[in-house]
Amino acid sequence: MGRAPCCDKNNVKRGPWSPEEDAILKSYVETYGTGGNWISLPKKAGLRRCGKSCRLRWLNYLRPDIKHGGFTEEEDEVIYRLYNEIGTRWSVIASRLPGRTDNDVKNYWNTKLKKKLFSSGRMTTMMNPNILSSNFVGSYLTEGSSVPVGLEPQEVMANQTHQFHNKYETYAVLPCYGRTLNNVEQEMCSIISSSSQDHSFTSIPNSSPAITGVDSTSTGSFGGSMGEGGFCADHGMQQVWDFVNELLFEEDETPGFDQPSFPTGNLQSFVNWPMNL
DNA sequence: AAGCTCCCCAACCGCATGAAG
DNA sequence: CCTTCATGCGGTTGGGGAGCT
Repeated sequence: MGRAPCCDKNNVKRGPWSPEEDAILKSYVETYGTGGNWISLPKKAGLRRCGKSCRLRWLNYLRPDIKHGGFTEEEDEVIYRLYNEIGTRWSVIASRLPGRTDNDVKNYWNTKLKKKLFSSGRMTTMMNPNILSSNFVGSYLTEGSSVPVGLEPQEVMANQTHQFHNKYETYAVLPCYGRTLNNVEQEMCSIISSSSQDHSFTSIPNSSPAITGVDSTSTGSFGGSMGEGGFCADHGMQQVWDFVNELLFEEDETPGFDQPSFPTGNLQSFVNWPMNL
């Protein structure tokens, strides 16, 4: 059951906008502004349209600063990078591309850029859409773990006790603010394998035998690096946090994004940390 | 030329959020 | 607090143009 419709669908025109309607809306908004109320705007402007439809038409097409036409290579790069970092938050991605709307970026990604990246080999798998809206990148389980294997992100998030143990160490689901597993893994691997950088994390094991990634296309090295014999076992949670923080959050300029700080206290607070987002 | 398929993108839909009363 | 409602957002749809047979 959705909420009630915002207008009487029987009495409003739907479908493509005519040039006359465009002219009326454009003229009205340029003269009077929106008045902060799209719902009442069509009536005032003399349009038989839903306020939502007017808003969309203005924002996506009529606004004077809209950039029409093809995307540049530079814009492609920005979209690709941000998609890997934050997933399908099209409005955030569009905010980094002057003159582009979220609808534009979304359509462009779905119809062209995705294919282009596949054919060029830059993307080889599609990410699990579940991960793109979640606030962490994945979980790591060892044999004998107390957590069931194969939890979906929302299930793990709903389970406040996603902490588990093996004979060496206590592990936690790692929160990463919607970054994708692929993204984190790639960044970690590239930094770790770079001899020019000393991140003090050198003992990356082979793939662990019982890793569950929420993104099934990407499990081994990330889970392994975070698990037994990897970061957690060798360095403790504070150092893991420092590393992740450096990788993921240091230069994040997303509007409204607050640089998180390591939760003080014990491991449990770390485990619980992302849940208040 | 006609019919069909594919692709693009404008527009719609329903849900989440937050402000206002 | 609770309810209502406008706005913003991401997912989805479908009309129509382009290209192919």
